[in-house]
Amino acid sequence: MAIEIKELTSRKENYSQWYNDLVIKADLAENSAVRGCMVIKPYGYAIWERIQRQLDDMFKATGHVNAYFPLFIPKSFLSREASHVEGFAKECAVVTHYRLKNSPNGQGVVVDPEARLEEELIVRPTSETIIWNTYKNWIQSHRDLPVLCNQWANVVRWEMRTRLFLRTAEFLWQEGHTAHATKEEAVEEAVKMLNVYADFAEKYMALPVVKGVKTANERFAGAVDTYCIEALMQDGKALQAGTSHFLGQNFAKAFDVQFLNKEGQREYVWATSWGVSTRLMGALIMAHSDDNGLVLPPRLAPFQVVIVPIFKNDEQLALIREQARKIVDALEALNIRVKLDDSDNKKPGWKFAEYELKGVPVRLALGARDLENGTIEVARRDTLTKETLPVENIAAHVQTLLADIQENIYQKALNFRAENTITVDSYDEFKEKIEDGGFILAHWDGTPETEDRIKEETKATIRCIPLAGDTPPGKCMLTGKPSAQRVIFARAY
RNA sequence: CGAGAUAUAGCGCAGUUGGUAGCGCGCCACGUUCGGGACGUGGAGGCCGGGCGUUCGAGUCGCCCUAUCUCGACCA
Repeated sequence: MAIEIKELTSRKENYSQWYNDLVIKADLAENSAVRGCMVIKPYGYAIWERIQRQLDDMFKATGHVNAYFPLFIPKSFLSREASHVEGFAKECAVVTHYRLKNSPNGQGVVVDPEARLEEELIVRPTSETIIWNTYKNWIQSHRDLPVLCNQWANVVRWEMRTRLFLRTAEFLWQEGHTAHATKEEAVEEAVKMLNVYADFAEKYMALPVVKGVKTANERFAGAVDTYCIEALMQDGKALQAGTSHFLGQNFAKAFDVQFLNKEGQREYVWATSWGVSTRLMGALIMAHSDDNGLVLPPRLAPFQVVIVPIFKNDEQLALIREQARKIVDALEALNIRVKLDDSDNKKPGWKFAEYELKGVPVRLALGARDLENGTIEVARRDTLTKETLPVENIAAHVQTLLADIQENIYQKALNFRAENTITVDSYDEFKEKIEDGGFILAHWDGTPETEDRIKEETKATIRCIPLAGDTPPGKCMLTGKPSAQRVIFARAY
């Protein structure tokens, strides 16, 4: 009996279906009864918790603190910043009433028309407005600055089309909101947090990303500059994995947040905001998985090692369990997260397939044969290879193996991106190559009109203007006008 | 919100000219198994998405809802 994921295959035209099935079968999440929302299952949430914990440490190491702001935002707040309302108004969930009553026809309940709110409340699509309304009370002097807050929260955006983890109506995220005395400091903060995200993506998620700036078209509603990290998925589509915005004084002006500087003059505060969401889970799944299921980088795997005993009867199991527990202790002494699955209601072969589907990096199999020979079978998820090794010092071996797997997964993704990144100079070539997916480096004249036309004709968008690398000027592939540097085009999620 | 498709057991599906519902997986019990998703025997599980209509009779035909999926527009 083959694993069902395998039967679907990862052919590009089936990629969406394959991804969805993978998420569901690996026990990460499922569609909920509520439109566009998902249920994150315990195993999926355990991965999210690891992402959360690591990011939270990184935020704190850069001087940030956590806070919490309301779920509901008065409608009027959203209209204060003009481009912000433009960007979000169309996709907001709105609370209009505060009470239900028994239905007049005796069937269930209806909204009580008399309980209409004087001012509607918006379920936050992002918290800039409610936070800046609060910051107004917190900030009077340059001595109150900077304010460096982060919030872990859920937000709601009433998207037309949804997909597990990548675009759900409700999602979990963190949003950092900072206030600064100077423009330079705020820009520095936005770039600093972009680097935190990039570090996290590469070191923990084993996901290579390109750091860049968004074009005006793709910019966050209300931002002066939007920095982003862009990753390439295995089907050749790009995924925006995180954003960091330099907001200028837009929100300070909209909410009248001023401070008295050292010279005794009143000035508007400079702002940033930055966020990553459960979409990172989608990136993790799409970047590394194969037809056997998930491939989790060891640093984010809820358990890094699973031990599967192989036994014929209770006596054998007792002996194997004794040995297995010693190995568990040795691994835990090295801070390795390990699960011993000694349940007797599933066969070994079933467990092998199950933990592969769940992406557990290392599997140790221990049977009567091993007890006799003093050996253990070690299998790695990333290469699907296995070898039989002496059981002594197995913990130390696993430790280096985990580091090796982490590195290997990253290199594999990096190689994939390198193979799927090309440089193109003519628009004809661009139109041809964009069909193959991947990143395309091309010159662009810097105008929204050109960007729109390319998007319309090819469905490709400018993912970002890369911050690093050789950036010689050239000529726009479409209009031939001057271009300061190549930008990254791709079709995106 | 546009275009297409789907809705039958927990999941995946079949169901012929309309005649009162089936298969695989899973689940429960017992036995044999256990180094790559074991097998046998027995069993439980259904308002065939909802409503209206045609008909002696509707899972099947017609109309109207609703939900979901795929592709667009929108987006972390």
